[in-house]
Amino acid sequence: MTEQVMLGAPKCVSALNSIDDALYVIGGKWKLRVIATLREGNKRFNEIQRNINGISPRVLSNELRELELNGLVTRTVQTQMPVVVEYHLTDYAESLGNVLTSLMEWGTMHRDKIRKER
Amino acid sequence: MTEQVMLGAPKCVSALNSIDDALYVIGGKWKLRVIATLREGNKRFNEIQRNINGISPRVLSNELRELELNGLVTRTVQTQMPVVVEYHLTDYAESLGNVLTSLMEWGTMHRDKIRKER
DNA sequence: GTTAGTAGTATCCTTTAGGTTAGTGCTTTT
DNA sequence: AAAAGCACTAACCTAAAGGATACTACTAAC
Repeated sequence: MTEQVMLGAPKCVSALNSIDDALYVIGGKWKLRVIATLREGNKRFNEIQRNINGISPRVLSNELRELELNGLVTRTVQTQMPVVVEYHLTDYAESLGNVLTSLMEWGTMHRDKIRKER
Repeated sequence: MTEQVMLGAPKCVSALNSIDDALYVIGGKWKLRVIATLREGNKRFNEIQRNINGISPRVLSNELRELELNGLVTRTVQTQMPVVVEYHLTDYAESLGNVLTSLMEWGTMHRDKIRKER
């Protein structure tokens, strides 16, 4: 039995569920954009919004909350005056490296393939 | 410069687009289930529907069409009577191996992490 | 003291993915 | 001759994701 995903095997249901979980965490329209901006450095709420073209504060707020719940982002508040809220990528976010790399490679390859076909 | 996805780099936009493309192809509620059943062997429309619990013919039809457009599935028609329509995974579908493996590994790991945290 | 910025929340609206049900034109089985 | 299976499509509906806009409570700058 290799390292391959056994999509045809009897126990593949848990594999599919794991994939669904992963897709849920990084899926959605803005999750990866948020992660991408935070890779440039820690940022504050409005700073992120300005960096990502087209995202509304409501949606950004939701995205950040979910990323935080999944341990990919932390939110720190300095309670001096003025209050400064800052968002950071966690070390844990680095663990997405392989996933993002393989998605990017496949996506690039696939786009090329589709383009060439017509 | 490593093989890493440069989510913070200036040229990261194309990386993000590639990832979006990949997510679009395998995203959606049923795509991977369809691929999974077809891994068991070639199947006919109603056979696939019976194998995947809860999918309606309309949705299955859409999923199959998109998978076909992306070259992951082929549809063959034997025009003898009765007409037999069969769906197959293509060799190209194998190219998703890395993507699915890394998604599965990360998803499994992440689920564990989240479970342990409470 | 007015204007602008920060970090959001509240309310409402639109779009899209997906679900439900029925039906079509065909053939095979009983 | 009737019932059931095949491979779908059509028409309609619902729920969830996401978008638009306004507003709050606070501070800082001009």
